[in-house]
Amino acid sequence: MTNQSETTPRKRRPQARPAEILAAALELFTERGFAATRLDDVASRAGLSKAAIYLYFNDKTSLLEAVVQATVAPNINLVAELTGQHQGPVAPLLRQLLAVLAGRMQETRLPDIIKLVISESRAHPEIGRFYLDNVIGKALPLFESLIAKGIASGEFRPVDPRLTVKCLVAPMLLGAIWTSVFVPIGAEPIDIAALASHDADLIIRALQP
Amino acid sequence: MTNQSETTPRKRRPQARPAEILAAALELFTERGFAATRLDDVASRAGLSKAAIYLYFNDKTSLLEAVVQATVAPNINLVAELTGQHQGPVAPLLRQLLAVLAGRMQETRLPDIIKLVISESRAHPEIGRFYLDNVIGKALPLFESLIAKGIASGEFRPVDPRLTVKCLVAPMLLGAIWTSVFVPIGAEPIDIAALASHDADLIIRALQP
DNA sequence: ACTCTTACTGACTACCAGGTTAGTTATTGC
DNA sequence: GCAATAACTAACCTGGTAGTCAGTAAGAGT
Repeated sequence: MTNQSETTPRKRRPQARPAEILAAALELFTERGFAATRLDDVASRAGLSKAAIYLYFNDKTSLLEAVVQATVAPNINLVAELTGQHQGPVAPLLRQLLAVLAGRMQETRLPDIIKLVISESRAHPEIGRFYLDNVIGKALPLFESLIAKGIASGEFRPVDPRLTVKCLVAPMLLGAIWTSVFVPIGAEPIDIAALASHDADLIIRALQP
Repeated sequence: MTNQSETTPRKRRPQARPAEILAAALELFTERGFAATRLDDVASRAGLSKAAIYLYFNDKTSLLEAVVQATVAPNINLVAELTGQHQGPVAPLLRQLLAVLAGRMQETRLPDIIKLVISESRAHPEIGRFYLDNVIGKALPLFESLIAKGIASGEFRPVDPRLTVKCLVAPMLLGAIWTSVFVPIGAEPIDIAALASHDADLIIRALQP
């Protein structure tokens, strides 16, 4: 891209530009969808011209990739961190993980990003693959190992961890899609935190030996 | 393809035309997405010219609406029919309903249609609303009433039917999205029938008094 | 045979948005 | 002050596609 070497104290205007563009793109992509968003609109919302966007991003697709990465990245290690040094019974941790996830769903644009990934991954497989590798591919095995641990310790009865994890996280996906797709066209909002709590209750009870 | 005029006289075509166009559109929309599908491609796959499509459909959006309706319609009354004259314990019916749903997910294009609805409902709210009114708005209350019936009869412990139903059906949504979004970019397929069965096991066990 | 209607098409237009380029302004080093 | 350069823009080019329309060939009616 542009060659701003390490030793450049002379910056007229901030390197905040890329972040500003990303913020504008995030808003518009989630509001109108990727295809329906014009780069001119992103530019004007970010306070510069379309051509300037091309100083920071290669093309429209790169911009989408950057938006997804920037939004998803902070959440990637969330599960891993909370899981990290945990010991003792698994059930409370599962509850906590779902609660945190639900919080993110309600406080951030995560539902819209998930919708964006679903919508665009056919036309832009790199985005789908990024999400698959970095979110799904990390979160699901972690949940699986927790369930397996619970089974090993006798806390849970023996079940297929793979299928169980999908049943456990599916309501969060449903919440995301409900929020990003159906609420904007008139459906009543879901209390995702309540859903997460209820979900955890059900699954943990179902796993009792 | 080119020589159909011999085997199929011009006179007989018109009745079959709309269905042929819909079939072609269904394939292409689900393969490439709505925006990326050119009407010329739909036309050539259906064996006629783009202009002919406009004899049967008002515009591209109408075509999408018709595709969604035609695919979803056969499934709409599915739940209602099976539920209709049922009596006795609710649990087996829940199992059966999920099994049938899973079957549809694996045998039909339903996952792709769901993805299409999710993707396009921002740009075409009528489609989202159609799905909301005719599928979600009918299926969820029916499931809810079943859960409520189970609670009333003492078969289930008292829970919030609304939240419970969402936890019950969410894995089917997950299966649909997995199949339509992530399998095409390299993820391993899910056995949705097994997921449905496991899901039913978990929830029913969790609802035991 | 000779119209009339139906079913359809080729060629065209209008338009839109992604991407490029040549040029302008602001800032910094010297 | 003066070049060099970074930050930015207006205007253009381009490809592509939804939608239109005048025209044509195949049966139907008489």
